[in-house]
This record gives sequence, structure tokens and C-alpha cells, in this order.
Amino acid sequence: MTGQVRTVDGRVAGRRGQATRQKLLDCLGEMLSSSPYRDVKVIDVARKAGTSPATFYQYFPDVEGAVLEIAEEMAKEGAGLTALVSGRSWAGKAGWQTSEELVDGFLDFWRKHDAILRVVDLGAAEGDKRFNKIRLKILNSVTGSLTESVKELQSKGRIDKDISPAALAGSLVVLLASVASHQKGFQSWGVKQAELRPTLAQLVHLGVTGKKPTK
Amino acid sequence: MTGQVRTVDGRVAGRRGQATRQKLLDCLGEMLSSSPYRDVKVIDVARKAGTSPATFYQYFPDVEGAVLEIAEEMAKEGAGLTALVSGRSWAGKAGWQTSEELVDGFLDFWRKHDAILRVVDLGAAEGDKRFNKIRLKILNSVTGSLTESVKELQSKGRIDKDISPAALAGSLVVLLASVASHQKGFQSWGVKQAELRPTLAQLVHLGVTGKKPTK
DNA sequence: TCGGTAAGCTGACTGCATGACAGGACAAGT
DNA sequence: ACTTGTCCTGTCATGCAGTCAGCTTACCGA
Repeated sequence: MTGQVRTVDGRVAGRRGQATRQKLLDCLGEMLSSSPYRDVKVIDVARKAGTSPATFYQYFPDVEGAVLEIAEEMAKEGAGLTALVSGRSWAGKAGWQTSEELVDGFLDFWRKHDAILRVVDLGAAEGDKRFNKIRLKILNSVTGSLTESVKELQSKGRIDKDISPAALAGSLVVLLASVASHQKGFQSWGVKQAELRPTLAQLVHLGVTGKKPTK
Repeated sequence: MTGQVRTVDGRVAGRRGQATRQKLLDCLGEMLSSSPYRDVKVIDVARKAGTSPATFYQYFPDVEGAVLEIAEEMAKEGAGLTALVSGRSWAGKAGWQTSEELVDGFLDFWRKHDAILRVVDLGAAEGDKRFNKIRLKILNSVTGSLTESVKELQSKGRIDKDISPAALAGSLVVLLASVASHQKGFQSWGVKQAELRPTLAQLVHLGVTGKKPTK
């Protein structure tokens, strides 16, 4: 399934080559954290990795191509976020705990992949299908499970019939994603990190169950 | 207060100069809508405006500087979003209407300024204070009013005391903003445009009042 | 009407990044 | 030692960034 790693000109990469490739990806990742995406240059990445620009182009068509590579990697890890929702209960105290853990898991993941997620978000918003696919892969892992939960509760009459479960689940997930990526922005509103957690958990619980949580 | 428009080298811009400057801004705006931010070149903007790169640099230090200019302009318009919340009622049917109109107004604004908002969002997420300031200026116009509404309802005991009004208002506003900027992404979840509106309105109403809306 | 002055624009230049290529260095097997 | 295939880099053509001197245009007072 996962074919061998290949260079741009078709050769099969060996041990040494893979190491170089990975080093380039790592350095690119670091650069994305420290400088604006628009200013990241191939030459800088190469220098940081102790190699030459030509080497970079042996493994990636351009900066964007390498970013996609990092993003794919992250998306694999992101698939694990499903566990935050699937098989969890939304009733009573357990429901509140589900909410809290979902929020925590999400914020942690976003904090960890902060820089690369910014770029993925931009690419997706600009209409690039490859980036959108990656973004969806991550969000879907949560949205899918959440949609099921909403449908179930809706069938019990707890949520209005004219609400689309997918739209609701999607909105909540997007809410988490964007709060996560603008955590710093909240500080300007005098909102502390610690206040964000319960607020989001409350919103999620309200959205999914239509009820205030019992703690 | 608003000093005269000046060129980079300190000259005062006259009628013709202002027109050229504006044309450059317009063309940059168009380019941002049609191609990725990273690929927008000064030379292309200049060509599109029927002038030379050197002229561009007479009015702006670089692409980012010009983008900030467009963004400031947009932020002024965005200040008008306050009207969507301030002085509105959150009780009964009127509350539901407030919710709906807030969502509509927000989505419209975002759709209209789609391209530039993407860049502002990126800049803010990357930690650039100037972009963050602009982003906050827009969001604050709504968050401020919404925070007041939440505080008022909280004092009536309708919302838990341990919820920070600012955090709640901020989260809701950020929810609107991010759903707006990824409207296309929702289509992949099989969510139609028309379903988004009521879902968001419901979430906003739930968040602010803690109750399901009466329609 | 006629300079004088400041605004407005651009050609030309330097420097740097991109991206392609050919060929050298190196490791492994025979 | 020789061959083979991987791996890296020097070099080069191309194109954009950003600066400057100098030319053109518009305005204004005498």
C-alpha cells in the first residue's frame, strides 16, 4: 500500500536518502513554527538541514509539496481523535466528562501541530483540494462519530428535527478547531486559558444534548 | 487625525497618486481571490494595474504592507457588525430572530471579504500583532456586545456562574467566523448551505440563553 | 505665458531564490 | 579493482525583490 519512498526523478530512496529527506521535513516543520509561511524559503530549509537546495528538490517538488508530506503524517495521528467520541456516553455526569475530554484532546492536538495546521487551514480555505482532504481527514475522525451521537439523541426527540446532525457536529468541531488555533487571540479579550476549557465543554454539551450539563 | 496619504519616501499623494494607489490595492485584492497568498507577486499586481513594480514600492513597503491596508479598510466596515447584537432582545421569538440575523450578517460579511480575511486569519495565527489587532477589531465589535448580553442573562441566573461571559461570547463569535471561512468544506460532509444557517442560529441561541429557541 | 516646484512614474541595476542538470562522491556487491 | 546505483552538490539560466537616479507631468504663483 505505502509504496517505497521515491525521489522526484523516480529513484528509490535508501537508508541515507530517507534520513536526509526526514531531516529536511523536520527542519521545514521548525521553520514553519518560527517564521511566516510566506517567508519560508527552500534555501533556508536546506541550510538549516546542513545540505543544499538541490537536495531539497530531489525529494520534493517545492515547499508546498513538502508541507503536504508533513500534513499527511499529522493526519494519520489525527485519526486517533475518533476515540474521543466514539462509544462514549452523553448522559448525566458521563456526558459532561465526554465533553471535557473531547475539548482537552482537541486543544492538545492543535497546540502540538499548531504551525502545520495553520498552513493546512489556509490551503483548504484557498480551495486547494489536497489540503482540504487532509483537513477533513482530521476533522472527520471526530465529526463522523459526533454526527452519530447527535442522530441517536435526535431520534429520542432530544434535539429539534430540523437540525442537520452533520451540520451541528461539523460546526462544533470547527468551533474547537478555530478556538484552538487562536488561543492567543483570546488573551486580548482578557480570557484566560483555564476559562476556555469549561466554556467550550459547556457549548459542546449544549450543542450535542440540548441540555445544560450535570457536573 | 487621519494624516494625509503619504508615499514611502514621504511625499504627499495627490489625486492621481491616490488613484494609482487605490488601483494597486484593488488589483491586489483580486489577486488574493484568485491565487494562493504565497504566490502573489508584486510584479503581477503591478502588471495587472498597468504600472511598474517600482510604482508599487512607492506606496507600500511590501505585499504584506498593502494587505494590511486593505484589511484596515475592511475592519472599518466590520465595526458595523455591532448593530447585529447591541440593543437586541434575547427573549422569546425576538431572541430567535436576533440569533438568525446575527448569523446571517456574519456569514454575509465573511463571504464578501473571504479572501482578505483568510490572510488576516493566517497572520494573526502566526502571531503578527498588526493582523491580530485587525482581526480583533472586527470580532470585538460583536464580542463586546455579546459579552454584555451574556452578563445580563447570567445575572438573572439563566447561565452558570462559573462561565466567563467573555469566553463564551468569544467562542461563539469564533465559531461563526470559522464556519464562515470554511463554508465550502462543509459540502464534503454533505451539509448544504441552507442547513448551516439554522444550525448556527440554534447554537448561538443555546449558548447565549442556555435555552432552546422558541420559533 | 512662463518657469519653478513637487508629484508621479519607470528603466536599469544589484542581489537573491528558484529550479534543472550533469557529474562527482560514496557505499555495496562481485 | 570494477561496476552499479544511490546520494549530494556546483553551476547555470531564469525571474522576482527592492532601490535609485532621472525623466515626465501637473499644479501654481508671478
